[in-house]
Amino acid sequence: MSTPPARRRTRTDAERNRDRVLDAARALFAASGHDVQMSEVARAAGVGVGTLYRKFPTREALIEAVAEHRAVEIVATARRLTGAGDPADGLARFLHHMGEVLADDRGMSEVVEKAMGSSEPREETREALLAIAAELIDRARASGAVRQEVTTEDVNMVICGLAAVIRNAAGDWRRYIEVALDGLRSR
Amino acid sequence: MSTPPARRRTRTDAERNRDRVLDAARALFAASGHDVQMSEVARAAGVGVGTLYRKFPTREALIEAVAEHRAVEIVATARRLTGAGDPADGLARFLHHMGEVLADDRGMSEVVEKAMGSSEPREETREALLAIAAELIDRARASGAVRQEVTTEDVNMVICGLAAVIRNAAGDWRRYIEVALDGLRSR
DNA sequence: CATAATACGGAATAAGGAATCCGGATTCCG
DNA sequence: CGGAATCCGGATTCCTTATTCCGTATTATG
Repeated sequence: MSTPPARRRTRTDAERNRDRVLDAARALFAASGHDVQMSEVARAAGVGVGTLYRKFPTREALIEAVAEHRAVEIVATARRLTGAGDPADGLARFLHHMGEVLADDRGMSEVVEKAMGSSEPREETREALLAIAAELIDRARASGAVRQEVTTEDVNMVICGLAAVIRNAAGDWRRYIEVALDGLRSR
Repeated sequence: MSTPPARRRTRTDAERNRDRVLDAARALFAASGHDVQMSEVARAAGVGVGTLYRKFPTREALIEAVAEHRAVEIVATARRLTGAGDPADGLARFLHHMGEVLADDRGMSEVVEKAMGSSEPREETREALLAIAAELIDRARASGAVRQEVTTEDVNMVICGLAAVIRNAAGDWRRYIEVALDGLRSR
């Protein structure tokens, strides 16, 4: 009989480093998008690349982890919007919130543009985001604030466009949202 | 006194090769966007990379040349739209035409998304595209088909979004256009 | 503390691709 | 035709970056 492995607790410095990496990545991705070098992230985190890779075995994994974080925040806000307040402008508020987030996070705008687009297999959180958005849309439609024939897909396209507009600094994204909402609204 | 250089005519094969490269690039960029390797373009053109690079000294140059071509076509169509027909739906037709083009040319959708966005120094043709679009918008506004306060920038954002929607296969882009137009239209 | 178990840093490696170079064709001109 | 004058092909050079490796340094336990 072999004695059970009896794992040690994960080292505190390891944990600390993981947080540092995540923080650094968040900041860099937000500021410059995802085309940042791993070594740059490591440097910003005050850590060696080796360490970075032990925490996140792949560039993709890091991006994913960071995006996940933001997605959770967005979902939380969205839920708040579905819970309280006039269902008629829940959708409007959601779009504006989305805009605020994306405007401050280039990396996220890249992710959202793709996420709202492709119908690829999405992972949990992103799925949740889509779901909550769908609920907001349903409510808006039910309340008559939005036309009957508006679909979830319609709004997803609007969001995809919003992400692009913001990412390219195409103009005042709040106006974009207004136009889109007017297009969705009942006449 | 030295005799003047007396240039020869450019070789016919050289000219032919240039066309081949351009054609191949057009096809590849349209099908897969701009992340195609130079060697791939060369192969498709039935030419060595060396030749490709003599015609277009840089990847950027090639992309630019190809985009230029399409942009000219679009401008031509746009002019036709400003010339004849109900000024009220010239804008609508323009957007739909844009959609058709972008849907068949991924590379172009990438270019357009950026072009309608950043206010970077644009080169001639792209400038012309913006100008003609602006004219279409002015007419639509003048005819009352579009709200008074709609700006060129508003429409540019819509186009930027359109490009993103198409590039990401986010859904039925025709619906996106309808929503946007409804948002711009007078109530 | 002693020691095993973990984690660290960052040089080295691996790959992918753009751009260059040059010996060998082709084409033009008289 | 007979040389230039031009152009070709594609192996090769250069760079940029992600990812791996391993000798050291740190930390958790008893």
